[in-house]
Amino acid sequence: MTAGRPRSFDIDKAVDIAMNVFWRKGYAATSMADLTKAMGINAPSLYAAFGNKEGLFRRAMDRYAEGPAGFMVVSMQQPTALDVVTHMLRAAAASHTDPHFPAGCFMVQSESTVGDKSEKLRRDIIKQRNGGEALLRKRLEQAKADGDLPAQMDPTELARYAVTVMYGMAIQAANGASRKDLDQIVNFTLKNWPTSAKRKINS
Amino acid sequence: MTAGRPRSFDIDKAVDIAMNVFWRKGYAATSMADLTKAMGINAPSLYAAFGNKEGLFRRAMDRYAEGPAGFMVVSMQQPTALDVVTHMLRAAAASHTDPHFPAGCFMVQSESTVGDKSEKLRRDIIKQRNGGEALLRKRLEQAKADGDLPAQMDPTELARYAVTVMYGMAIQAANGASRKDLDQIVNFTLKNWPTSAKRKINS
DNA sequence: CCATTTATATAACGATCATTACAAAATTAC
DNA sequence: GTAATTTTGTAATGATCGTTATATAAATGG
Repeated sequence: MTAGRPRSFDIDKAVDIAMNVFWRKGYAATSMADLTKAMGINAPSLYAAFGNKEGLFRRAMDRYAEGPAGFMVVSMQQPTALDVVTHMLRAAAASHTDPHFPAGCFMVQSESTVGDKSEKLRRDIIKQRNGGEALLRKRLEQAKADGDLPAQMDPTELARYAVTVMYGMAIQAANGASRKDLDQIVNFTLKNWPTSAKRKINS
Repeated sequence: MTAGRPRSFDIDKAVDIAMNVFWRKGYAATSMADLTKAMGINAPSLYAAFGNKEGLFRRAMDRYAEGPAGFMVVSMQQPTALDVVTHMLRAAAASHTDPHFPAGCFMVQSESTVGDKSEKLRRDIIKQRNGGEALLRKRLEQAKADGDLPAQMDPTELARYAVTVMYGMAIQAANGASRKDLDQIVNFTLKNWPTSAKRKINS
């Protein structure tokens, strides 16, 4: 193995904690002292492991994509277009109100908290969000190629609409909406989903 | 009139400028130096006029409600339930992409930028947002009493859904969506609006 | 057992933070 | 014209910001 004194903390758990703190307070309002205190380590250990504040935040972003936002990738694997959207919105409702995390969506909340000190970070957060919409759009294009979507339906339009509702649900969660409230929004959205290939919408 | 040296700056213009700075940078990332520089005044003048940073932000909130978000009150005065929602979403699309202001919605953006230094301010921002939904809900309840909404439609559900789409549009605008993009979302939403009293949906 | 390597804890760095003393300037009241 | 009042510009307050220099502790390699 490599020589040197072994690291005294679990780096993955540290990132988990940092994600929670950033999520709750926002990027600019989170101080390095907040982070080191919550993570139970000293500043030099943090800088050695993550470079700087922005580096740690980027690790938290990755962690969010794999954890609370992991449903995006899973949803795309559903068999039909409607199943994909249904799974995505239901999973978002659950994730946005998961009691293990702050209410809402880390990506939706974070962008506005960066300020203008790191414009590149802000752009990368937006890039990540738009990546989610692109994922759904491509899946719906696939559905159309499979004959799973009526010819007049535009995958771009559908994806943009569905993601917009998902964004809005994140704000609703931040406003204090419950899982039940969000499920109601999902049901309402699906009830009026404009596809002839409509299935049952009960959970 | 009252004695004393006259104020050398326009207080309404100062609030306008502060709103723009807060909107663009977020609450925590905006420094008093940022504000005084943009407003063209010195710190003591700012504190004499607005109390402190939070006081100035609250003035900016009020300014936003009367200005860029003034369409909310106007929309409620439309004759039918569908007209109300149509007007609201179209006006939101215009406001969220108004080139005179940062992209998106000041209220949607701001809440997450406050941090935890002023929990009361955060709650008041959320209160303001929920106030918009309450406004629409009451208008739709009125519509139902007027026989303008089918009996099976729930005003609470309808209002929550419409406001959720509006929130989502604010995030889309922050992501870089154009007025045209948002109008497409509005058209899509109205096209599937679940009321038998549907009218023409072209702009 | 000693050299090397990496992580640790303590303490400090200059910069910036929100806020305010202080005194000069500019107005009204009488 | 002088007293009272309010705003102004300058400069400073202590606190906190993100980051790092330094020295010690704990591991491996030979």
